[in-house]
Amino acid sequence: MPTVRVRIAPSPTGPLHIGTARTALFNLLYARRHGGTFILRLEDTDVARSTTEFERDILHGLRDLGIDWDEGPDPDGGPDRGPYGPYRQMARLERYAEAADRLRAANQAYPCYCTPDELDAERKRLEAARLPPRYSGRCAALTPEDRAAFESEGRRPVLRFRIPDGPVAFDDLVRGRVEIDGSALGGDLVIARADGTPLYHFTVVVDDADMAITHVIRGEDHLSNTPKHILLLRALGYDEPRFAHLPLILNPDRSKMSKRKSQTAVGEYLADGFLGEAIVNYLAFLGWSPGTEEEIFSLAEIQERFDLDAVQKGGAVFDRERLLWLNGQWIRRLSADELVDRLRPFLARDLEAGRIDRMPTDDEVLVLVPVIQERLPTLGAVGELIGFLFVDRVEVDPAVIVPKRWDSATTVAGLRAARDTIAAVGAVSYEAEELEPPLRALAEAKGWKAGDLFMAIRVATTGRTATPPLFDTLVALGRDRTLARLDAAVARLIRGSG
RNA sequence: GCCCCCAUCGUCUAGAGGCCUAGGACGCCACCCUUUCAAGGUGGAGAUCAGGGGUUCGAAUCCCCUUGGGGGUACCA
Repeated sequence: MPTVRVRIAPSPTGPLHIGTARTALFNLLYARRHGGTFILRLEDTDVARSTTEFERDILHGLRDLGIDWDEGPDPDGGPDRGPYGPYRQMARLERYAEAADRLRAANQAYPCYCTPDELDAERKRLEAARLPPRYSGRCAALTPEDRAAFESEGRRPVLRFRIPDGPVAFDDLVRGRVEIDGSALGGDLVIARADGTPLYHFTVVVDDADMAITHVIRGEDHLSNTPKHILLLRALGYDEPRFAHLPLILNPDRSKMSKRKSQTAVGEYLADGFLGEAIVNYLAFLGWSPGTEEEIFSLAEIQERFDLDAVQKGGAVFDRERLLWLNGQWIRRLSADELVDRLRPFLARDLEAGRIDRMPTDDEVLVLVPVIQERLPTLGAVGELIGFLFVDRVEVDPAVIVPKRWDSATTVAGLRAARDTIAAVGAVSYEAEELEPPLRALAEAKGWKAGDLFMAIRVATTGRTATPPLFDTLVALGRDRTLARLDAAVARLIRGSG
């Protein structure tokens, strides 16, 4: 048994898609589980839509997820890695030209002079007659004279591969035996454009053969295309790899996950503050399960258990809520230092966007970790959670600051009393344990519910009704700023009611 | 239209003939904890295993049909 070689072959015609990441992950998992090699190849023959920005997004996105390839392009623009390169199709044109020549020489492919308009008209006619669209084979038996005539008209031919009738079958590793008749494939297949650039079904076959791919693991959307690939493989004299078609990731309406209906760009999830670990964990469980009731798995742990026979056949709806939950689980598993590291770029972004007025130091964030770690659904939520600590002034809404059971006057009285109580706690002993008892005592003495007093203080000092624990928050804010914000809130209240 | 694939709680899934009066997780609802928000804990609602036929002593699990859903059907990938 040759060593396993699998690949992911993204097209840089868009940012890294969730579905591509999942397919890449399953390929990586399969390779690792079986001691194989994982290859990345760029399918950039759609020159009109391919960009280097997308290429970068895909390469970096995969790397950020921890999905690393053994052979393929370098994410930072260095030389390709691996002995089967080049790993981008536009650098492999001579390979396709060579294969195309062989097919032509063997009369397995022929030039077709039909124009796109003619083909389009033919397709429409078939459709109107309620017949399946299919190339007629009009150019299949042209004489050299016919060809010369077309050439003299200035027509440039595409290259078509002859699709024979008759069943084509293969044993899919997740679906079992699949059989499709050649007659259902739409007629002879265009494998190269008039300008000579090769088309997907052709390049994928040539590349997989050249790169000695043993297992083609890809999305179910390629299932019906597989017979074309097998026919091409045979015509070229190549061995057939094993095929495994993964279930699709779906929109909530159960159609194939798309940008229109779902957030599909991996980069956006990363930018929202989802951890690569959580995304990988989540993606692995879309279509696969270890068969146990454990839910939290690292990439390394999944690698030990993964196999294709446990892959689901039906599509899976992408559930952001569940990803969010998993993300929280992973955030809570981070060490304090690690969390600070990962939070830094998000705080920097908040600063840049003007949502905070200064960048907190690592130490400032570190002391907050115990109170924020379990409150972060995503890294991106950090500004929302503790941003008030790093702004010059907070907006206090008079309508929000007055507790439900209180009126404005009580609130003013409460905040003034709280201010004096807090001021009485010396700067040296300004700690959470020192603040709570006197404030509780104050509430008790005045006959207030402690919760009401605390809420008034919370809103006055942070501008929000939901914050980390109050006393930790006041300590993080510092004595001077706490007192100043209490004063400001009182002033605001008086102004608001007067 | 034609070809192909699929089908267990709203969602992700366990289940590979008797262990299933179908288990777990997310979400949802209570309650506990509690200064808010989370996190955590406990409990609950939620699936006649799409429907109908078979096979079998016995079917969510095997077979067939129906229905439903999806994918493919380009000089896109």
